[in-house]
Amino acid sequence: MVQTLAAPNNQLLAAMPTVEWQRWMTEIEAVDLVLGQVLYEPGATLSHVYFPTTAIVSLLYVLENGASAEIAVVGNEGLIGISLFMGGDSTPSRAVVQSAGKGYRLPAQALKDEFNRGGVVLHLLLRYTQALITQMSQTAVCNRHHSLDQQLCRWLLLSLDRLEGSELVMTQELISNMLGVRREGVTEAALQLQAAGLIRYSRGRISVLDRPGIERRSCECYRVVKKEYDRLRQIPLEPVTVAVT
Amino acid sequence: MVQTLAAPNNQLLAAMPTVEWQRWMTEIEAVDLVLGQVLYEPGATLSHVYFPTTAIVSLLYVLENGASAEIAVVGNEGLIGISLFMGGDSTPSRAVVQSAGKGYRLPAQALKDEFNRGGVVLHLLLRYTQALITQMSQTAVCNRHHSLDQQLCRWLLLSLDRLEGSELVMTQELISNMLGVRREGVTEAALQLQAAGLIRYSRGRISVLDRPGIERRSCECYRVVKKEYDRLRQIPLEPVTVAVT
DNA sequence: CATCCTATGTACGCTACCGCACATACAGCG
DNA sequence: CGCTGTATGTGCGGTAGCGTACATAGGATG
Repeated sequence: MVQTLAAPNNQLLAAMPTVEWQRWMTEIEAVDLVLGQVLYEPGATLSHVYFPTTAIVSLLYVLENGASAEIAVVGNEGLIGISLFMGGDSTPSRAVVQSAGKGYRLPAQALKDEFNRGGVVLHLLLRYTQALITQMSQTAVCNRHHSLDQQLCRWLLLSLDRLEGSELVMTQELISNMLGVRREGVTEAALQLQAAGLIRYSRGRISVLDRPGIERRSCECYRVVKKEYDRLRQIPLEPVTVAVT
Repeated sequence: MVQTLAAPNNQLLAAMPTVEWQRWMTEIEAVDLVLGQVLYEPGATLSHVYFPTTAIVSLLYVLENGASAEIAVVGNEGLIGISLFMGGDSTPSRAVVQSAGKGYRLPAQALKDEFNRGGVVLHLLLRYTQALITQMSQTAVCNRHHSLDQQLCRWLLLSLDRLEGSELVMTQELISNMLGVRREGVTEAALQLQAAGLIRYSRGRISVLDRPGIERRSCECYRVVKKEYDRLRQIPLEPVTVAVT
């Protein structure tokens, strides 16, 4: 069942059954996702869904006064554009490429069609959506209760999990936008991590030297989300029960 | 299509087509939801889904250290137990009755069966889920950027929308748990609202005297969520496209 | 090599909220 | 009517993060 023709290293695509995957083959398209690229704006109806492979995308919320906060991160474990199959077509949030890389995109209609077939793909996408919901919820609680240092660690770990290697290209300014804090706050927190020998920082490049150390400094939020993603991934997809109404 | 036999005043039930509704008639059951009742615990597989009519339920997240925060509120516009059809069966959060009242409950399997039929009900539930996601996202941002006063106003409005009348039974202690702040903080904020003539407070009873005034004090988060719920409610449900794979 | 731009570091007063400790006060009950 | 428990009000020191202003410093570019 988990058979791949072109072995895309996006987990959702990889988990698609052969038949369904073949239906997409002609429509799916490899794309480069460049840093800062906006995949969708609040309220805009999406023309495509994106499946990152090496890129990372942030779901970001921008307030009226310009302040922002990240709601969730999406990497090769997921897709951008759940509102298409959830039925709303748009969301009030924005999707921005946080780390450049590659991915695939598929026309919105192709996704909807496949989803409406009601088979394995439907369950696969919904299961992922639930994982995303968990991440959003946890972000809400984390914003309420945890310190900037803890949140920075959580954020680093979430990003690391979606990248190869242990270096991420990211200015403190950008991180502060994601976390919804002052840039200076990120500077201070990063300095502490550096002083503790956990990371090395230089002009938009962060090397994580001691990942276990970061995990220890992070709040529980990272662990909870990770665990839930893993749990959901392992649940077998429901057998297809199609009934004509 | 929006035909009701027993006219349940839960919006999701009310929006169900007659045929589907009839299938549930024998299994659905009216229940009293008492203050503080826990509808599900983190990680527990749900036996039923709940459709509040006059009750309000909080989706609450409790941290390891006992601190808590509300992720979303559910009233007669929604249901408790989306993880059942999303495929995860459980979530890391907890559902607690925040305001006593009535509702319906349906065995988990009946919901799953209907969902898997892939008809209007599927789209109805998913559309609601997207609204819920919006509320969660907005909560995350609100937690990050808005003051306690603004959040209290938002919270009051969300609750009011789900109640008849303008009085809510709720101690400051409970509100503080929902908002994830100190009880004293709620006291101070409530005193200000009272001094401004917007509410009247007495031992667990809040009367909202000037709703427009509260709306003016609230952050944009309330409006955004409200607007998105309304928008989603109005989208026509997708035509049923059942295809046998 | 000098310049400029962007990224990072530092400092300082300010505010919202926390944690804690206690004071009041309503409401039901014996 | 007094007791008691829960709900609310108040005060105070502590602190994390904000807003602002400015200092440094790597790296690209001429």
